[in-house]
Amino acid sequence: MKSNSLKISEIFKNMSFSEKEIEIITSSLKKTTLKKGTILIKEGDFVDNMYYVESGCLRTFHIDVHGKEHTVQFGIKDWWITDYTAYFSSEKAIMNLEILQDCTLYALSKNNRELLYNKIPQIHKFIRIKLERAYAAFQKRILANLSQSATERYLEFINTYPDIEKNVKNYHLASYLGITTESLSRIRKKLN
Amino acid sequence: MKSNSLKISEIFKNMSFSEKEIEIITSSLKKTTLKKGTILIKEGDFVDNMYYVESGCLRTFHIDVHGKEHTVQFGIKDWWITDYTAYFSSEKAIMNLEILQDCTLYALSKNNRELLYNKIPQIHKFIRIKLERAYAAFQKRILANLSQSATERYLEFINTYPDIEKNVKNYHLASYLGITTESLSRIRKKLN
DNA sequence: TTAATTTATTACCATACATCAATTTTTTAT
DNA sequence: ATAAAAAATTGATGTATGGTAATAAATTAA
Repeated sequence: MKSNSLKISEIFKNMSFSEKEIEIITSSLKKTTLKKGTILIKEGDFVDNMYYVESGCLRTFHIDVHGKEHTVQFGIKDWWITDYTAYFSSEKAIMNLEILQDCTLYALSKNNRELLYNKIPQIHKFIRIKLERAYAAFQKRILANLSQSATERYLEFINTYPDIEKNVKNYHLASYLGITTESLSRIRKKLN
Repeated sequence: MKSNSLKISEIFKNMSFSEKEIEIITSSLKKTTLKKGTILIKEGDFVDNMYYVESGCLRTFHIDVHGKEHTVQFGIKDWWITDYTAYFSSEKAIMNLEILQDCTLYALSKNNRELLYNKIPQIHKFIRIKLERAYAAFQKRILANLSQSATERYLEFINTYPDIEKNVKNYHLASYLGITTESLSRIRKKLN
């Protein structure tokens, strides 16, 4: 229990909770470990959980009408990830969530999230701030996609997320940057 | 005062407030009317307000290193708009906010937002849900940019936001879709 | 209403990135 | 350790969209 409380303080950084609150939080979060290659959410699923990443690497991706994959988000230590659109709106997932490197995750279900909001109102603010940041990050990415060349986007990516590149396949990254693996290969070659 | 209360109920749809709460909200929102062409936020500004759009049309856009404009968001009736990144993080704006058609807006300052959160906690949830939706919309746009051709993006846009196209210049829309005005012109020609 | 200015269109050519196919390298499984 | 499978690289060629410039249309101002 002590060790679990420590994790909680890591997940909810900069917040202080009473003993009782920590217990509530602990029992709302379900720890799971998952093997590389696992598909945790599949298109069409109902999505009941968002996941805090303690360790490992994963991604959400969408398969378009031509069968091409598009990586929407990567997740590494300390990030929250899920198909947010499905999670928030209670619609079926349009995304897949794939484990890229063995993961330890903490799952927070919709019910438990509501429960936390009600029992520990300060969490409301915590999640809101997380969302605000995610929103800002998305906005930045839209701008990058609109204004930068593939090479510029690649450089910015490896600069911003140096820990991710090592853990993902070439084509995971390419499909995040909006180019083909071949193009990414050529970009890398040119940069050497 | 009565007419103002009506507005409030429009802004905070599906929420019910006491007389006193309505008074608090009314005094937190500042109504302004602005003429077409006005630049309400300029790159480098500190951003103290987010704006609810009662009427009119506006956009946020970024100017990249090559001097090219990129429209990040349009705003029409019933939307909230600002440079969210600057507003949330208290950093200088990287965006400009431009009035495209005469607008009536309600400004909510950061201080007043905090005040509302504290005095009327249910607003917390209201804003959170707004953010969740905005987040989902952004995600959808990233996917569209990754997986669709310019023509497909154009068609989806005019389908999703039929009211916006009429109010904006060709190059506003082009810079939103990530193409040049010339390309948009050609796309439209082909579609006829 | 006319002139001035802004915006949209069109043509021609350039380029970034895609596609296809073959080959090499790396990873995984036995 | 070796074979099999998956991933990455490379070359040749195609295509969507960009850039430039000239013209036409629409909007604004006088």
